Amino acid sequence: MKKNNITIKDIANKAGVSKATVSYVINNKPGVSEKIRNKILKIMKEMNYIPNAVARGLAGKKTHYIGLIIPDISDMFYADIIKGVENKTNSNNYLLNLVTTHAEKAKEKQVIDLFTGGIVDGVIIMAYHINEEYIKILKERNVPFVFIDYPFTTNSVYTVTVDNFDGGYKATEYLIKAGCKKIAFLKGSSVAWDSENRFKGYLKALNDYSIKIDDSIIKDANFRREEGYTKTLEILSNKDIDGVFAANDQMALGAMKAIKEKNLNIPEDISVIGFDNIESSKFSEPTLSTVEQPLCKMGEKSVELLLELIDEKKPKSKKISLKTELIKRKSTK
Amino acid sequence: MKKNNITIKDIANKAGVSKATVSYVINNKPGVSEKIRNKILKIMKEMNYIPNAVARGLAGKKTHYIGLIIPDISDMFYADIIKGVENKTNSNNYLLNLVTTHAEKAKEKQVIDLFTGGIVDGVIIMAYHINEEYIKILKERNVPFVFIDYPFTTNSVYTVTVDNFDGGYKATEYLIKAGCKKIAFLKGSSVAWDSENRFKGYLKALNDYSIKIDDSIIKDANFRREEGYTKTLEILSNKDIDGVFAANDQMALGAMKAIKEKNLNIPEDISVIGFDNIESSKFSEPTLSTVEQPLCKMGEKSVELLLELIDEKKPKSKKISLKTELIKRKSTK
DNA sequence: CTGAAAGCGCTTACAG
DNA sequence: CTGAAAGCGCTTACAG
Repeated sequence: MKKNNITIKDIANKAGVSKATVSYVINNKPGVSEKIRNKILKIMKEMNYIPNAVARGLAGKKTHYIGLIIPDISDMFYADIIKGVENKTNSNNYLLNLVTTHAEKAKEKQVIDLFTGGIVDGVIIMAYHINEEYIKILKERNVPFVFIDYPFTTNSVYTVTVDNFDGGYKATEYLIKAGCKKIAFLKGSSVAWDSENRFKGYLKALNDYSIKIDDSIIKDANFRREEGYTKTLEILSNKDIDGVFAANDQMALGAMKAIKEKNLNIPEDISVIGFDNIESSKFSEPTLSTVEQPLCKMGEKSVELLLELIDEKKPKSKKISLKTELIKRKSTK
Repeated sequence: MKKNNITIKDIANKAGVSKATVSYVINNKPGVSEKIRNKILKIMKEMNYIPNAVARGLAGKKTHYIGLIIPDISDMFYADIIKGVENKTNSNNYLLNLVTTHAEKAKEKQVIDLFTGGIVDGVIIMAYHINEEYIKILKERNVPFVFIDYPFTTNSVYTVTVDNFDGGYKATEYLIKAGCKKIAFLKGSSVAWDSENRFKGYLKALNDYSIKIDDSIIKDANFRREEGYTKTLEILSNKDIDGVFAANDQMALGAMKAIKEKNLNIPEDISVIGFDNIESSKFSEPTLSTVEQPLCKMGEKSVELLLELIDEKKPKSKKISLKTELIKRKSTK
């Protein structure tokens, strides 16, 4: 592609000044008389001049780009995070570089390498296959980065997460206060840290309210609606329960299906609460009570954190943990 | 931000060759012996060297970035388009620059200026305030661009659109074939070109099947659910109808509410069909028949078109029009 | 208040 | 097969 666009040199020539002076005007720097400044501004406008952002990036060491690495975009979960990132990025005059990995290991590394190669001023990473060893390499690259919702147990990395423990606690406590005494728990999977933290919140709440933990009503349903359904059927055929807390909405929806099939009423006989606040939770019959994650805010906070890093301010803390919000609908008393 | 990253010079020094030779290796160009190539490759790996993409962009005239300008991201409508764009961008080894405008005029121009300033190799634009005059300026900037879903009547611009006329025709024909003879039409708004084209499809279908057009059952409901509801109530109190075609799903949902309130059955008494296939259309009672737009594909096609432009191949046509798909559910016979 | 010059990290003819 | 050099379009000390 041949480009023979107008450059700073053309503007300088036309204005009868040096490139430096034009540059000062572009960047709003002092040291240029009003008269010349206005003249240059006028010429830039007349010639429809747009400074070459790539050249500015090279010369100025700043590209004003922020990279975002995220698994997917069509999932509303990620879409909300992206939205938050995009909001804050834009309002701070940065531009967003978005790339999806579909949680593939090779892709994750590839784009992280790319983004730490000088093309962005900082990177926000939501990835699943980045280990401590790789983190070390990243740090040598001198491009600041922030992780979203990643459970680094070490304190090696800046990260923004959701307080899943607290969310699990709140949901369980809400059920208890509504009168539930035998609350089943549907796990995502034992390796899913978010589900596990919600589970820990559940255990703590039961403990605090002196409710005995019954392992036979705690099942792993792998975050899937189908398994939420079958596992709930299993529980119902053996046990009396009056509440179900599912670690995500999909499983909760499956649980509701099972409960209705057994001709039990929601919430009169059994209360159900989920996690995530997905779109379908608003349309289910009955509508599903759930715990909403602050996704958009998570995106925003990660940009704020990253910007501090880029500006070389020392953030107060390496970890920002955001609270969830309880959404009360018709599936709970 | 100080960066003292490893550069091509460091690699060249370490390998005892010139920068050019390293560059040839990076870019997989011929003219380097296997032995030296391997040596350089090894050193690059050892030093965790990542070529600076900004410098490559400046020197090589190609940034391998594609800019996408879109109103919003949290709306699934746009999210699906973005997804399509992202897919194709990635599979062609380009990177996505995403920026949202919220359909604000100033913002649209601002980001278009930015993207045509050398930072991307091409731009995909979904905007609402760009006129022919501005298009002229864009063209001078030598950065190829493609519009999505924009109704340029002139042939001045490359664009990918949905065949709304055909979609409107298909929906109407489907109702007619299901036995409907008096089909109300709910418009988006008279200035919305997509709604207008669907409306033209509706008119054509009625004509083709010799059904008389009745202006009193054609209403403007501004794409909104609430107005879909009130306008349908209006129609029902004056007229007997046996079908409703709404130019989007929101209005169709409103229409269904009105019909049910009048104690009429869907689809036995009145069939309802919408447009868009939004998430809620799957959960309504009854589920809503609708016309799905090929959003993801639209994103993909726009990238394909843009890539041809970037590679200076002449695309066959300036305009790509994509067909919709009829989704049959329970709101129609 | 203004300009000449070096430099950012690459790529690409060109010469050998 | 390899290297020295110019150049991409800016920014930023530095000198005046």
